Amino acid sequence: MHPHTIKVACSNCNLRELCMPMQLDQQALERIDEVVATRKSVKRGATLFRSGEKFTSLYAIRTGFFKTLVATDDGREQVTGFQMAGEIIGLDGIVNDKHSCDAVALEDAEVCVMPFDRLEELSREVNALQNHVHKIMSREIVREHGVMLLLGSMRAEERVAAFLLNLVKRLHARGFSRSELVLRMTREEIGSYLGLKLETVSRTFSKFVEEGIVEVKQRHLRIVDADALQRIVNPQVCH
Amino acid sequence: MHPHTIKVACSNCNLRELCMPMQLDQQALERIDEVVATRKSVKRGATLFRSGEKFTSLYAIRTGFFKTLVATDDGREQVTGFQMAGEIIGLDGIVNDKHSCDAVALEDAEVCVMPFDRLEELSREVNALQNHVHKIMSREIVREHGVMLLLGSMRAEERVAAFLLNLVKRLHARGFSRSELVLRMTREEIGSYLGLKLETVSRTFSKFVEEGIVEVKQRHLRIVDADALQRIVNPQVCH
DNA sequence: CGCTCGGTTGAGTTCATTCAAGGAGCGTGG
DNA sequence: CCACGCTCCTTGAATGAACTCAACCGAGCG
Repeated sequence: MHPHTIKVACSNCNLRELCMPMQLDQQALERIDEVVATRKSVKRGATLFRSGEKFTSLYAIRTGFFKTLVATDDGREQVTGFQMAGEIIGLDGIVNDKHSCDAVALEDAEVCVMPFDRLEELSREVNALQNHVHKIMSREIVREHGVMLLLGSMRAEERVAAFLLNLVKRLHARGFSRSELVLRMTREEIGSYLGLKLETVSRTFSKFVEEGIVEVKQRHLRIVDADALQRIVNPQVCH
Repeated sequence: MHPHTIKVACSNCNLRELCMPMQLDQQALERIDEVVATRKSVKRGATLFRSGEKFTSLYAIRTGFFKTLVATDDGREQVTGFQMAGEIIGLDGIVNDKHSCDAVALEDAEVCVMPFDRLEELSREVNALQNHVHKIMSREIVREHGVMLLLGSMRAEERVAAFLLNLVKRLHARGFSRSELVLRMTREEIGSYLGLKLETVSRTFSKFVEEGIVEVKQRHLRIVDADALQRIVNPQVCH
């Protein structure tokens, strides 16, 4: 055995609460370890999977940051999400046994490869795992409902504000600051996700800076007035 | 036994290929029947479930037509989908054991109630059912990706064209005409789904009529030139 | 018959886009 | 070290697509 080999397993992974947040006894947890076949590292800019490729596995992000995107025949792209440590990608591939979107690493990343047939097999035996898989998929459906609401009925400022609040909330759940963040994606990628052009994203950031709501320096962003952002997303509710 | 009681079961349901499209032996199929606890009818305008209500079951639509929608605190609504016979609704409720959207019948409807705990139980024993549940959820995720693409990067005409083509395709899969359809929803509901105002939907219909692409009389719609619609959705691809 | 609801159409406005120019940061190589 | 080229970002001015507001119409219904 290689001296530097570290035992990597869900049962002692520090992302456990994020990626496998269920009440499991020790025995179940050790069985879960069987699901993660291998690790795989993905360099910044590289794709983990592409639309059309055969689907075999789900991927749990251990480190790094991804975007997923769908494309039309005529070359338009839509970023469908940004994913960070502890989140699962690849769910789109299950229906047709092939992926229907691309997953691209926005920074050097490492993922746990979970062969889906093994996941199905094990989740027949471990009830908590079965339920967890269902919850992960349902969560993704609910998340996308939120994006549809954003794309369908919000104005540019509201979209950007909602985006920032969502991002910082998820980062905070992972131990990062609740006010400072580094944007791992370009303005164009943000725009694609939010249904806006990159210039509009840039202008909106500038407007927020003018109003003292955020500070922006390159991709470093500090939320100065989170309440103001919240008010932009949720205009005053009538009581 | 009541003389008029009809044996209702998946194993002899004519929607089987839509709602449970898997290769099942007779034995498995009979076990599936156990999943459908009861039927429930929903009058036009009534809600099957509401955001915030406790989640207990998934619903397979037997007859009728639904819309699902999410709402913000400040009263904005976003229609997240239109569902017809053979489709499953309620998947949003799994994550948090409560529904996160409303399901409203757009015409008198009947649904099969499938208690989710029984579905989980049975899908541990019947592999094909397990896989089918996964595929249903994955399909919904992929569908929503498509809506995000539509909302994020298409112009009004493209959205309406894509909407019509999608609707007629699904109706045709259920044995209806591939050119004629009845819109069960208002212009406002279409607009909400497509991220447009009702006036824009109306104007776009009028434009399509002028161009001889469709005929519209109230909610009755005939697609005269499906290719033209397709070209609107997919502007000419460069070769 | 008159009412309501849903739909259409027109006129004017607005918000985001397009087009364009310029700047700032960063890695590479001289 | 600086120059260079590149990508990413910012900002301004003009444009345009969809929206708002408003009037009107027609079908369905009590």
